[in-house]
Amino acid sequence: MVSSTAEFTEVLSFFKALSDESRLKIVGALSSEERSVDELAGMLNLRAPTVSHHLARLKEVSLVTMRTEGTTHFYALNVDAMRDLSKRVLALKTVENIGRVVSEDAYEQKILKDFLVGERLKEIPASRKKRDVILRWLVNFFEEGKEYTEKEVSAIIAVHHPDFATLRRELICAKLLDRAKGLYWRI
Amino acid sequence: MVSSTAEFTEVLSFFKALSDESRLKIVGALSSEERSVDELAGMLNLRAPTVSHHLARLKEVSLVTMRTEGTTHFYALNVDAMRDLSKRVLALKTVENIGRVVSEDAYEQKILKDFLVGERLKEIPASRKKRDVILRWLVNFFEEGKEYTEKEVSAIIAVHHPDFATLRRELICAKLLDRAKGLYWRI
DNA sequence: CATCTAATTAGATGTATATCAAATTATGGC
DNA sequence: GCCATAATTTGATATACATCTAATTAGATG
Repeated sequence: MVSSTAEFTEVLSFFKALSDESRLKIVGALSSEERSVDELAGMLNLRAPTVSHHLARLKEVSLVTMRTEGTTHFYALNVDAMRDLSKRVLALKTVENIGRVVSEDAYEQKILKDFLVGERLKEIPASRKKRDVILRWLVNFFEEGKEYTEKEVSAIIAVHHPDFATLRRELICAKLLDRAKGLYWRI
Repeated sequence: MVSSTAEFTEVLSFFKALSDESRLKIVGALSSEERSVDELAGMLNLRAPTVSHHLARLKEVSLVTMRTEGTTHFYALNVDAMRDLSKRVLALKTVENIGRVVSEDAYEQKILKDFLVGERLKEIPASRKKRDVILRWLVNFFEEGKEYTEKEVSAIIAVHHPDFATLRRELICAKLLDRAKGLYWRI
């Protein structure tokens, strides 16, 4: 089991390696046969150091291998690595794992930081998404399994914001609180 | 039948689109559900314009779609396009096609070498294929967005070959130059 | 050993682009 | 119609890196 972030950097390196015109051409040129640096430079109309640089980058991610013959270096496409990497990188599961790297938590933290001063709500967010974050925070001030009168609910909310009526209604609407016969409870 | 070079640029764009840390994270974040620009900005700890920019790039290559709700724009991963592109990129045939792009390039180099002495054209190639290579080289002596009189066009061509009339007509025919009311410009 | 060639490394330069702040556009609520 | 919010556009800046030349390394050859 590889960590999500390790997988992320691997996938990113793969894309970076192939996201350059010259490198992609090199990979194409090597798909049929191994070639020397000089030969590739001729085909791509680039100087040798440039090609050398690109080959080094491709080698870093194991996409090519090198074989020395005298002073000549023959590079070949690592077909197995190519197939393995692309298969793994392009798998849907991988994309989902990347999602894990980006924590939703970060977003919620930011909202709370933006709208709270201590435990006091500066204002009620206008956007539904942000309001939901605040409401999920707010509902934590109610014990699970306990029933409250409307007066108690309002009092608890009022600690955090004067407009308890709106917030009480929103909590119901967001299905975080439920109500029957004048009594409220957490869902 | 798609041309090799068209396929090449498509594959390259795909890799370029995913070769940035932020964009890769965005794709990951969208793998589970659609999200607003603001939300993504919060999750990635970036400003909204930056995220907007990245989403535009992802949209260019059809990797995401957008849905408007009030002033909020919800972006979603285009799973079909993602799978489609991945499958194609994965195919071995694609890599081989890329190889063909390189040879085409090399081919063009050879033509130019064969028909040019310095910047002077030895003769106008008889075969269409070779003539096209020469014409694409020739049109580079015209600035993009600038308009030329017929006299100017002829003068520029004459620097490279005496038969400017034929070449001027060929440039129009190859849709490399366009003309109206006696003025010429690059397409 | 001197020299030639192939490749790499080092250093310089230019271009592409990721990012942000400020300005602008678009929409919804009052 | 005015204000607030979300998004985009614009313009500026800064960083990454593709490419080149020059210098260096390493093997082959006379």
